[in-house]
Amino acid sequence: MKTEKVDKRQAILDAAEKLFCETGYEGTSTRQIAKESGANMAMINYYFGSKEGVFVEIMNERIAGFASQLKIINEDKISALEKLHRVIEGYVNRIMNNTAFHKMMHRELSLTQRPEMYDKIKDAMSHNMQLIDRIITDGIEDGSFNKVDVRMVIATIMGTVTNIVIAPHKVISCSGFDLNNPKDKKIIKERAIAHLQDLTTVYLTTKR
Amino acid sequence: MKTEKVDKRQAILDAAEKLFCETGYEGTSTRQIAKESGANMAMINYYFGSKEGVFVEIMNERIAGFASQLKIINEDKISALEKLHRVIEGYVNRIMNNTAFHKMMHRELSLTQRPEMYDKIKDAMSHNMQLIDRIITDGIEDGSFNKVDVRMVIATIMGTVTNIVIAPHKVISCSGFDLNNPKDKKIIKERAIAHLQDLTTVYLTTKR
DNA sequence: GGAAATTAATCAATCGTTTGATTAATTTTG
DNA sequence: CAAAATTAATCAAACGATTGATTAATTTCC
Repeated sequence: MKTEKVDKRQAILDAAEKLFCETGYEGTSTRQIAKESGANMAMINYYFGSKEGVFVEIMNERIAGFASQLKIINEDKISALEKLHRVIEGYVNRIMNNTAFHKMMHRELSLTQRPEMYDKIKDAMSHNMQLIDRIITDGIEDGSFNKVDVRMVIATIMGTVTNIVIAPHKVISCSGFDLNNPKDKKIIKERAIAHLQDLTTVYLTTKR
Repeated sequence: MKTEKVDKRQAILDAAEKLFCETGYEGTSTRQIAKESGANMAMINYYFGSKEGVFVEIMNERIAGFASQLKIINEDKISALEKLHRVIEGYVNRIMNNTAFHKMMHRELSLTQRPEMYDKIKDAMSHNMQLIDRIITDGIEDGSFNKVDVRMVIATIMGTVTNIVIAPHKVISCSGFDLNNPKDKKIIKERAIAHLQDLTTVYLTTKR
């Protein structure tokens, strides 16, 4: 019985994240969150002050988790191309293992409202961006990469992944495919990685 | 005074589109729409039946406009690469001249809810998708293009543009850029077109 | 005069939040 | 150690405000 102690605080966060992902911030009511988490409505304000407080807390946790993940790659003593390939692999895996959250992030990013959240997401993303920028720029400077529009290449890499996550029907012609199905997701992930690695290799290293 | 006849119906559509783009569907109230359009609240239900009816009508109008725009390209007697380049130019221009709407579309697309809207948007997109698919596939079959993952290439083209629109700060190295500024937008548009055309040329036609 | 357009007023439902009270757990005190 | 005091967690109920929608009356226009 003592071991069965349920952490209501965490239950609220979990339920809220799930609901925010499914129905959006505005589309989710505090009553839904309470019901889904099994907590009383008042607990939401008791722990987080407000509905927005819950949202902010979710974002903070996720972003903190993201930040610590890719840092190591850039320190390895490998070629720029190899670094880029590893980043692509890590990026695709991370995004596609958290598709619902990634969708929510982009949804909030596309809203003019809630500037606090906008800035938070922006900062988190620009971190990944700078990492990729550094790798490509280094590759150009040491002569192993062609001179390209670096920022546009980054938009291509990130945009491709986001596009697959948000509009999977574009990639998957065959019906019955489901990104929630682990088996199907694995296939898509590998296709995405293979495509982006092939694309960047050809585009960045082909002599012309 | 007679000449000053204001079309309330259209005023409602305009106001609603503006507000939906800015604050999302759930985040926009019918009272806001009424106030912004200068119409009485009841007029919304009088003309469109419901709030969702307004949304559906906006989507239908836009989608109809989109559908008639790119059809001609595929009929020209030009090379596959040239066709693709024209499609890219048209696609970038169209999206970036309607950034707010495009954001809203993606926002709604990323919601599990409102399946009616999801299908509508999906259908509208799949038209563009099939057009590009046809061009690339033809190019592969006549030997002018390499064998590639066609759907992934499409995801790359569309995803790149969406990424630029939704997260402009990511693409622009020099801060202070603003997609609402026509001068800046023109520059970004040209960069995007140049990048995507260059990228596809190299990736699809480089012998290897 | 009659159909279409427009209005103010109102509806029940739901929103996020707050309240006062109660229980459970912890700390303080004698 | 145990009684008292304090804090933390939880609850049902209700708050005022806002939601999308509807009514019925009025105005506009042909």
